[in-house]
Amino acid sequence: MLATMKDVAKEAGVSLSTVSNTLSGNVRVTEDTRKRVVEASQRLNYQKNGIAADLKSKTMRTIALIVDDLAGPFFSQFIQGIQRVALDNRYDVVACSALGQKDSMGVKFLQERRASGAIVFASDIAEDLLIDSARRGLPIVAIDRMISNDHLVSIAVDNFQGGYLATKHLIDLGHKHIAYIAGSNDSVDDHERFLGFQRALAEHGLSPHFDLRISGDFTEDGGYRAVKTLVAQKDLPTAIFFANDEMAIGGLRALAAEQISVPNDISVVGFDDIVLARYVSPGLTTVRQPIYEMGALAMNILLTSLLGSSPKTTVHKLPCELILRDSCQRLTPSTLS
Amino acid sequence: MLATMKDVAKEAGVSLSTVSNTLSGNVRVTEDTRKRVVEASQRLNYQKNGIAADLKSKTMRTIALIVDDLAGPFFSQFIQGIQRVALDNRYDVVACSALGQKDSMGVKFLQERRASGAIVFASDIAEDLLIDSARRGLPIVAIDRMISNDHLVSIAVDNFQGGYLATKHLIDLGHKHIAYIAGSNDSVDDHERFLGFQRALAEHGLSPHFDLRISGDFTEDGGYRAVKTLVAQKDLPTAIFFANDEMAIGGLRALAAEQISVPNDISVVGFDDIVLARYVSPGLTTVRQPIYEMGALAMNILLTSLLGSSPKTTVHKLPCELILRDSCQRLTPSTLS
DNA sequence: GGTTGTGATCGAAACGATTCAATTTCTGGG
DNA sequence: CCCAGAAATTGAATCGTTTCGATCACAACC
Repeated sequence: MLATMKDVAKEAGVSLSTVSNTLSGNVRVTEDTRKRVVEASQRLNYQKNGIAADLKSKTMRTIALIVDDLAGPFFSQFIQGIQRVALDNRYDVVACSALGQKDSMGVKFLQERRASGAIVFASDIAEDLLIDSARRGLPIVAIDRMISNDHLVSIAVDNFQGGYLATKHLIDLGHKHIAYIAGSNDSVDDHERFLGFQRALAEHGLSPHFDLRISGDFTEDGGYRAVKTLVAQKDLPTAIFFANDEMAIGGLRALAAEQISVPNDISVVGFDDIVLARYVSPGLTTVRQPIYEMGALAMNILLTSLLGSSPKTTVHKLPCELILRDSCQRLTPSTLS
Repeated sequence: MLATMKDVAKEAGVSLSTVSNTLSGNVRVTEDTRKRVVEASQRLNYQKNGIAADLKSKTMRTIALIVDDLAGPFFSQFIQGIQRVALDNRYDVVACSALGQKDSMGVKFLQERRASGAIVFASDIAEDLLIDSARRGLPIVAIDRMISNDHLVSIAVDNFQGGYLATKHLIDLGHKHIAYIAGSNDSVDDHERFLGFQRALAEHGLSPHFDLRISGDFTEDGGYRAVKTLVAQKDLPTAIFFANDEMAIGGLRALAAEQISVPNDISVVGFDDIVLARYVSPGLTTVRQPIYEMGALAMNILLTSLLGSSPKTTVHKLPCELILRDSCQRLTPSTLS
């Protein structure tokens, strides 16, 4: 049905290897045969089979980017960082989702030698699988993990430092009653942010506004509900630190609904610096994760790993940055509670 | 270096085909040999080579999703529509960008039989290439184009209808002086939206507020500047229709800066319904493109095409939907200009 | 005990390219 | 005109699977 190189060879009256040489351009051929081959391939509608080529040459220059959700809020910046570096080094990137249980495309790439290396930003992928694939020789950079071995390097954001940063900022503005709205209980990220929060308070002889941590599921609605409960408990803090921006935005909505002015009555800090954070009103002060930088770094590490040198650092932690907008205010005597 | 099935066969003391049968699970084997094979493969750290498997079986159940920019504003919803359908039909999706000139991964997928089918949402890919690849037998669904042939189907949003819808809405609210802020001159989408705009006006005996079409490059800053020029010309319309949301949002910013109240003084409509449109203030009334639906439809069409039946419709047009928010208001006598 | 049937295992041929050593063709110098 | 050496071309092996017809083992049946 479909023409192969063999067919082209016959049609052009040359050998199979000459066709390969001509079409790949790796070996010099006479202008005359070149023309014959090209014409024959056009006549037959020949189309290269990249799969076969990859199988033989064993060097596909392809990086698999595996993510939970190709549609997530970070994905966009993250991949930009990767693409940039990959392109400069003539590597290709294919993105695939970890969605779909045990036989998602992501898993397939990890298990079936379909790529030269992988960058994994997917909590859905089991840690064992990563370790296993790496042990079998696939260079992997894992984002948001703390594991490493011979072919496996991790990159994570310093959530502790981020949490510390945000809290310190509020304290510097004079706040003493600060509430923390958590994401979920089983999230390490959340936990570390919380530890940073606690540390900053402790350093200034303060303690969290509430002992019980209210959780907002990392969702906008969750943030909304969390603030509503906070309000219902009557004992309002002067500042709230949300474990992510989505919740903070839900929180802002709830505060507006309760006629509580931000930042006059309450200061608010989020985490992540999602695009929306700039656009809500008031603009949300938040902690930016260096997502683009993470992508670029991940790709760079992978490249060195691909070149055979085993990296010295095995777990990288990237610092966060505080983004100041309009949702925080210096505490004035009138708002002291 | 790396163990192959052959090695496993030797280690387990069975034939190569038995290993294949065992591991693939397609053929029954004795529990005893199964155990022997599995253990041998673990001992040798065997890992399947998916490339070789694909080459032999010729049926990879992989769909290539080719986009200009994996980070674009639509991408997210679009891929959700695709994934959903693909997953239900046990197809895998890999996303790759058209970024990178002639030998981007996208082009590679189109030219080298690396996928069973492709969905292309990338203006960077030349039309010829699509037609050519389709002619060679690769089923393709192209988004935002108007081409078709044997294995090529196009899906596009009905920009004309969308433009009409938005304009009609403004007219129904009593507006007679409506300006159109264009995206770019060489965009077909833009042009069709403009035609819809004109048609709605014409049907009501109106003409555009300005003859000259101000262009805003489809960017937020462009929208900002466009409104500034509009204001500088002193002769303000009572409503503005922006060719996309980004520009509309820039426009809102400019209007706010000029102390012109939306929707009291001027009504504004955008196009696209990007996520941000909900969050700007006032909430942006806009025309929603059925992106998710487009993804799902694309995948469905591809599936039927993959099953061998050539589709009856070759170019699909999907209608837009008006999303009402707070940036439009019925024209009251006081705002008549 | 020989025949038949069934299920497990095996051998060998693909799949479609790349690659390298071997061979043929071409070139120019003596 | 012949020969050495370079350039172009060829043949054959290989990449790691899948697949299918052939073989083998074994139990059931008359």
